[in-house]
Amino acid sequence: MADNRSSNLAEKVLARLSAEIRGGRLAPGDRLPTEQELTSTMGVSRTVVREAVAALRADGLVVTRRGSGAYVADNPTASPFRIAASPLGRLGDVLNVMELRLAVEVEAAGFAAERRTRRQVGVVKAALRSIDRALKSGEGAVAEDFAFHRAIAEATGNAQFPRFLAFLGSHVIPRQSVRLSVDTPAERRTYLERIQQEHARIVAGIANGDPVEARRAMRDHLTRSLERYRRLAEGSK
Amino acid sequence: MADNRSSNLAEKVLARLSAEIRGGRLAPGDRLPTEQELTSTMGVSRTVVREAVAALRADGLVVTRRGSGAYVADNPTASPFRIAASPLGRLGDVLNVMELRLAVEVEAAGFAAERRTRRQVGVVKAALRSIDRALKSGEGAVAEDFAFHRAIAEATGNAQFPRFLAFLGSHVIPRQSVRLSVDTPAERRTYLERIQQEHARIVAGIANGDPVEARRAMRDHLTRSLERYRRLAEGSK
DNA sequence: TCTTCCAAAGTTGTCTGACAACCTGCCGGC
DNA sequence: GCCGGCAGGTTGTCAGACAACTTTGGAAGA
Repeated sequence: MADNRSSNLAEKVLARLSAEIRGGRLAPGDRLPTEQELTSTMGVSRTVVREAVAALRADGLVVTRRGSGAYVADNPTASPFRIAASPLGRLGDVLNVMELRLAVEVEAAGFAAERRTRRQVGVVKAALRSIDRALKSGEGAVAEDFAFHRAIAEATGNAQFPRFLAFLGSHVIPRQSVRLSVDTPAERRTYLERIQQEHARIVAGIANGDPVEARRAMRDHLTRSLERYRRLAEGSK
Repeated sequence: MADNRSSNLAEKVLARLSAEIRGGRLAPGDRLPTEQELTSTMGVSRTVVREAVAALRADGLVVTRRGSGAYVADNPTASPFRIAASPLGRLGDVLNVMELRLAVEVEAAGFAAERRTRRQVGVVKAALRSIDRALKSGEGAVAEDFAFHRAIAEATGNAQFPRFLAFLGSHVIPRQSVRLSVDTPAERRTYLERIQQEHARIVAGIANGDPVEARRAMRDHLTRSLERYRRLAEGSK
């Protein structure tokens, strides 16, 4: 079940306070609600509130003064986006990150179809051929696959897409190799050929300037990938 | 050294553990001492230990597993995702971030339509009514609007969505107030009513369990928002 | 009236004890 | 040998208490 997001109460409080600070409702120098107010309004114990505040302090978003209160730091600057990913984390965490990746890539395919230049389409197609070459020589083509997706993200003309994709990749990609190793060679070949068909459909949508089709193809592709991973998660449990 | 007048016991424990991890004495995957061991060896209460571990978790250095223990993360030096924080950044940068937000929110609406619980739908609807109330009393409803979008992200059941949205919000939200101030009251009223219609369509899609419609409604909503912002960018150039 | 001081209330920091939720490994029955 | 359940260990959460410190208001004195 992917619904187990209630694993940590402190994280909820943390997310809420963090959002209020980053959203600007709590300005630098403002005082946070007291621990007692937070316990009553959020319905949690003081222990939970204190852990959330400790995390905020570790992130540099707030400073606390004993006897006075907790205050928003002067510079709640671009405190970064992190993903608590680890080999010991739950498989559900990986699935959650993969869903985020799906969201970004689907829309990236759409933007790419709307704005692609001739040169960018060439890069995407070259990446597709590069995967083909790797497969024919019996390689895993993990790096080539990643390059293909990055080429699409770059074809959006929005640098944030490839940047974010690269960030997510560092948390998701290492797992993919696991799956390949458990299949038989025959299964693996069928699987990889199907992947290439899905890739080709994405490329066609982008090259034809059809954002709806490009998005649909990318969504299908990544949804299947998610499903495969989800089944693996169930199987290895 | 570091043991100078740090008025905070938790910070001492944090510094010690952090040094052991970064120094390599605790390798990735290793299990930390249990909370009870730490309380006795460091001579502090469990409260202090837990706050220190919460800070380590916020830093991404450790992950905890209930019933098992706390473990050093696989990649303690994983570089987080940052968005080039140019305080007076160009409007184009904001547009790029808004497109990333669009991607995440469109898919979030889809997942929310697929997985929403009755309670979550209630929260989303309540957020919509909250915007209504704010508008009728002549407020800007910026905070309520953000809460509405966050409620949808939470209805996905995937905690990464609200987390990422909160992160992006810090880079986009502050600008929105600019636009409202340049419209005449009449224009503003028309605009806000239209926004609410778009919101209602999104809610309907989610409540009906129709992910395609939910995504389309959210995409229309955010695309229009992007277009408005883009026109503003051109006009003020 | 103005200043100074102090007491009380409020707030964070820390300790203690308890129970719930969950994981792990052992042990006995089969 | 295999399997299931049970007991112990571990983190997550709650509740109450006291210590350390800040803030604020008013009383006392000039």
